[in-house]
Amino acid sequence: MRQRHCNRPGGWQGKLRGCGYRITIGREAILDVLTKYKDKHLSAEDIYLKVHSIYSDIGLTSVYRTLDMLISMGMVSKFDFGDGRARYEIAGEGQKEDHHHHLVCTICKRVINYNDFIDEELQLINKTEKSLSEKHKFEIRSHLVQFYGICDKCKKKK
Amino acid sequence: MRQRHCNRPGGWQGKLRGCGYRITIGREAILDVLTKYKDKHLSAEDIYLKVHSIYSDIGLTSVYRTLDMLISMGMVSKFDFGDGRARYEIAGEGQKEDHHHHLVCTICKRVINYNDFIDEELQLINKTEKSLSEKHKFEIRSHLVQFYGICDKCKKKK
DNA sequence: CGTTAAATGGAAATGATTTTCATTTAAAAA
DNA sequence: TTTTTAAATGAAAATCATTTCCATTTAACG
Ligand SMILES: [Mn+2]
Ligand SMILES: [Mn+2]
Ligand SMILES: [Zn+2]
Ligand SMILES: [Zn+2]
Repeated sequence: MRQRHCNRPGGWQGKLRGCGYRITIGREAILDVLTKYKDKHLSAEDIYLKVHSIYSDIGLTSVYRTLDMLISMGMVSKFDFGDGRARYEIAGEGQKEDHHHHLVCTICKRVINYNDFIDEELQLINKTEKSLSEKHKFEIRSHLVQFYGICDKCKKKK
Repeated sequence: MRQRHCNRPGGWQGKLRGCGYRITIGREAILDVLTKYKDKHLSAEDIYLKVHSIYSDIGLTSVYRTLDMLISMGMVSKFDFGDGRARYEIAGEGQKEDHHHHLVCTICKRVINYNDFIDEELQLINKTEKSLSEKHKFEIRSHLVQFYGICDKCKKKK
């Protein structure tokens, strides 16, 4: 049985409408996949393949277009982990539970989400944001924090 | 008169030799450019053009190869500011004076270096690094902190 | 100098992302 | 419901930063 999204205003449909975008099967399917794999880091092609298996009319071009749209609305975040393809992740609403940063293996490109010290980090980030905003007259919208190194498995291989 | 690099062991020449690499005119010229423009964020082609104007035998391929080599040695850092091309910056030795993070305009892609709160940031980063290293058996080598937003000029244009 | 593996440049290949354009479709109007 | 219309779409082609290939050159060492 197919899981349906709620239709409350404020759901994803309301958000799209509010920005003047139309509701389409492709867009719903892409959001479904992003939600289902919310702690993974899917590439555009990953998303295309997963959507394609349940809705074979989707095109890769539309995946890219939809992702750009969702990013511009702040509903999706785009990352570069150094393997030559962008990665996408749905941006959780409640910035408490979902917000996390990344640990990236520079060899195998594996990515770990982490939450440790997130309160302290966010506190410092807020302080920095405020100060930098004023000093450089810069309107800060988001931040990126990533650690790079060598993961357990890759270390053992050497 | 041409500015010469020092030959003290510990200089860039010693570092390359220590890693089994040869000293070449191209490599010297690339390091010269990276040093001269140390607070800019040059693309591979930017570097190629600047080197080419003083040493026209250089090829773009060698610029890419040399940058990869320098990155693997930790002498250069590579960044993605979202404009479709990688940016390179020489990595200062003394992590006090030179270490900085970035403020990136998502519209015009302008990048500002900042140092504010760097001590506090580094302190928290060290703490996080230590904890994450243990928890995930991950050997952390470096970190990335960037703020994204809209710069002064782009804000005025709207 | 002569030897040799590393380094190089140019051309071609690669591959993720973007553009183009003819067709389809969501949604508002009638 | 039917009509209307601009937004959305897919397929193919284009783009373009980066990588690969390979024949030639060169740094380093004796
Ligand atoms: Mn994540
Ligand atoms: Mn910088
Ligand atoms: Zn790894
Ligand atoms: Zn700007």
